[in-house]
Amino acid sequence: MPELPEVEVTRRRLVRELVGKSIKEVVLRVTKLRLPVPTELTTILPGRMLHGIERRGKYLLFDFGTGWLLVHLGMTGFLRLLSGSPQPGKHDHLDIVFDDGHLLRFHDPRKFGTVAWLDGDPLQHPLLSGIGPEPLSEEFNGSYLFEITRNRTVAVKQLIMNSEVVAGVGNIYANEALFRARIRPDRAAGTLTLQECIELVAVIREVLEGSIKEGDVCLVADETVAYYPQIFNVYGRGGKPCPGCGEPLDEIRLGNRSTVFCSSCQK
DNA sequence: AGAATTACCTGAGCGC
DNA sequence: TGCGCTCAGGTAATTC
Repeated sequence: MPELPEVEVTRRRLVRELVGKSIKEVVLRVTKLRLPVPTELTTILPGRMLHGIERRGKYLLFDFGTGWLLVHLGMTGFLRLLSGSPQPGKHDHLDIVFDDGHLLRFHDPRKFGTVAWLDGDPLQHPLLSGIGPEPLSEEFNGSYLFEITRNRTVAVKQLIMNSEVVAGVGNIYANEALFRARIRPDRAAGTLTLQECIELVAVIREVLEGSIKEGDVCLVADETVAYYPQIFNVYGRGGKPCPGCGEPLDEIRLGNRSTVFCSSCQK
């Protein structure tokens, strides 16, 4: 599933290949995603030049000067960069054809993704206006996390997955960061000390940056924009030995999300 | 306000 | 082979 690192690596590759190019044609096959895809895209986009691509959390923001194309990959979505006009497959919902022959194809079996057109300041849009600080920015630091967790009873894992608290930390990285910080995911957020908040922020940054680097390396050898192999300490390893102490990892559900941790290493 | 729950969607995996 | 079931989960909306 695309998490923040995959989205960032996708962004970097698309910046290299597409910025400065203009759109020739848009083919919209399926509009029924989590939010309806505006059919006006097929008339709004042709002729416009792509000025740049930004990212906010897991949202990609394509800058067309006087408007922005917003893309969220949901759980199963991905963008493929192709050339020519290859036959679309099942779940290939949207094609954006550039005038240099490139084709950006949005594919999403589960249709949890989002494609929208934003006029004006994209950060004022309801989908983005309530999002918390970027996890890789200075704004997300130990003091911030300490303050925002005070008197909160919710489990710390659910708190760091809350996009109002910090942008783009999904289930995989939440599990992974808490393991590295040696903090139990079901601890009430308000019980975290300042030291623990400092440590948790540091490991969140570490795991995200590590995956971004790994993804950049994979991209060199990969012509398509897709996922890249990753190895996790805890995610998907419930019942298997803890990489730290060898004890079996616990698997519980928090907020209906699969949560894996080591009850002997994480306190 | 904060916490908990539900809706959205389909492929994969499983038992029978 | 195929049916029915459960699970996966980001985010917004809804309820408590």
